[in-house]
Amino acid sequence: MNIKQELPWDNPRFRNWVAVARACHVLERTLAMKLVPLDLKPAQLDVLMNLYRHPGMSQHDLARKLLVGRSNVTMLLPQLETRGLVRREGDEKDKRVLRLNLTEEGEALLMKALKVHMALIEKAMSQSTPEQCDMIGEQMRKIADVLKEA
Amino acid sequence: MNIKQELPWDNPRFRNWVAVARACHVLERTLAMKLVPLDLKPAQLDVLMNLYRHPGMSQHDLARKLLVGRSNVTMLLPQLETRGLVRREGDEKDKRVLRLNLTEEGEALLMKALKVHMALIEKAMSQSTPEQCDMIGEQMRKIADVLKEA
DNA sequence: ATCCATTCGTTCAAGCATGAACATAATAGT
DNA sequence: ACTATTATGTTCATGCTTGAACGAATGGAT
Repeated sequence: MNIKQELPWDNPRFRNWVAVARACHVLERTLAMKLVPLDLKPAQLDVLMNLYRHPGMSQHDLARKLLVGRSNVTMLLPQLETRGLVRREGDEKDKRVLRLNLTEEGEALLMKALKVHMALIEKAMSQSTPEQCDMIGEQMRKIADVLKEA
Repeated sequence: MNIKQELPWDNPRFRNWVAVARACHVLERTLAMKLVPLDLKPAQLDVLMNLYRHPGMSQHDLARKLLVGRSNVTMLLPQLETRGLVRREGDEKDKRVLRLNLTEEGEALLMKALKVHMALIEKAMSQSTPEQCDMIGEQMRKIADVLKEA
């Protein structure tokens, strides 16, 4: 009864995925450090980015984009609203939903944060050729798709 | 004053990294779901995996391997110790360090969890050729290295 | 009209992770 | 031998995320 057959550490797919997870983890933590001067957390930056790209989206849509629970968005937004970065106003047609928009301040802070974020990603990905980079992105999108149906 | 010049969403590196982060996020959450029957969280599985590969390691070494703070390990281990999965005994030479080892039960549970983990990674990575998979791992290791010095 | 199911947002308690402050033990410098 | 520095692990307060339970609003079925 060889319970240890096919140990994952000998499996290339396993080892390589571990590398992916570690890289993500490290980059996330590095980003958090670099965002401290702007008093922003990575999760908050994600919110601003999504609101910039999809103005007027609802909290529910935002939660799905961020892959988090709806309650998380509820806890996250008041901080940004109090700081004057986000505006939240009820929809006329459907009184359940709140429409989210960036304020001018929110947009300005986002641009500063994006510079930091971009610089970090540039530094990380500059080691890959454009072809490698695109291939990685393509595979990762496939992975996300395949797992969403699991 | 074109504050919006070079928006990240037009940058392939940015877009592709976002895909990496999303894939990681989705796989992590999927793994958490699949581990529920074993009453294990991904973080706990990481602990068991590391103790299996590096028997007798200290909490400090474990924290570094996991890329988390030492206090996190302190909070994590008692649960596993109480469940009889991990054994923690003081080092004779250096009375500060605690040597960590898997129990038989811990090893048995690890093997079950690894089957789940492997199946998930297989499903995710099976869409890439072995060459693509290795290339991804290689690039990700470079990224982790480069960011550690930041 | 009226019920029923669904959707959106909120509240709350619980579990995790973090960093700072601390206690103890080891080590190096003098 | 004595002090100062470093290393290991713990404690504690804080903040983030989650999931379940809830209230309000909508839409559809009859």
